[in-house]
Amino acid sequence: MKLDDAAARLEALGNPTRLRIYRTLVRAGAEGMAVGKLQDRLDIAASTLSHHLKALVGVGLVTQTREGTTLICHTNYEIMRGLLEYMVEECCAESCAPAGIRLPKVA
Amino acid sequence: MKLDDAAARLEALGNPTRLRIYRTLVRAGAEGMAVGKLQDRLDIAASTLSHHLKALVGVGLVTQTREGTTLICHTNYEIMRGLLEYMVEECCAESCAPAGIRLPKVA
DNA sequence: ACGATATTTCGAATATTCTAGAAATACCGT
DNA sequence: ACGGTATTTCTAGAATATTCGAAATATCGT
Repeated sequence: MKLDDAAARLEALGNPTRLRIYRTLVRAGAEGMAVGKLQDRLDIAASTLSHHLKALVGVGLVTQTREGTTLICHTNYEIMRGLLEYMVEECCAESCAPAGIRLPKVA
Repeated sequence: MKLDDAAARLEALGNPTRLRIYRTLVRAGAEGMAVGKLQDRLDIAASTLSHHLKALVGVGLVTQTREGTTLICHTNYEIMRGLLEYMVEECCAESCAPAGIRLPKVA
């Protein structure tokens, strides 16, 4: 992952509203969560939610699949994993390693 | 770590210039790097660098120790580790875990 | 106290972000 | 095709971010 991509993804997560959105989607698990349900859950204006979702989708952290008239949102684990990898490898170096942070390779 | 703190730290890292600064400081290792050397290295205006450093210091990701007339900047590993922990625990859940991401406890 | 070097604060221009209401679009069931 | 529900786009205002030059402050050595 390039620095600019990492920065864009960190920026996307670096807003309390968007971090809440992302966290809620993670907790929704594999089935994801519809935009409407997210709106009920987070109690924000539909247009605001759409705006923030667009930002998260734009950097690849969230994907959407349409199911009839509702849009289901999912977190993209690979992107998040890549971001964590970047942070550990590029921004921790021998710094976090002694602290015990490891990102084992996936089999 | 609270969501708002995590968001503030992610936002601090979510700017290409600040991410470059942080990454450079990480690579500088335990001895850290003076503001002036950072400026030479990154080739940005002193006032701009100072502005961004303030943001990083403000969220605890960077600390500074004065040594005569020069200011040495260090990354704060504990804060970064806390942030990574937050991301893995709150924003990965059972999502990144199967992908192999682990943050073992420090002994 | 002075001069030199290091860094921050101030001021300002430009750009971007955040929020949300209103209008528009998308999709389904009938 | 129509009506209803779901979501996005448009628009706009207020707030915040980014950048950098100029001026101010801090620290040291003499």
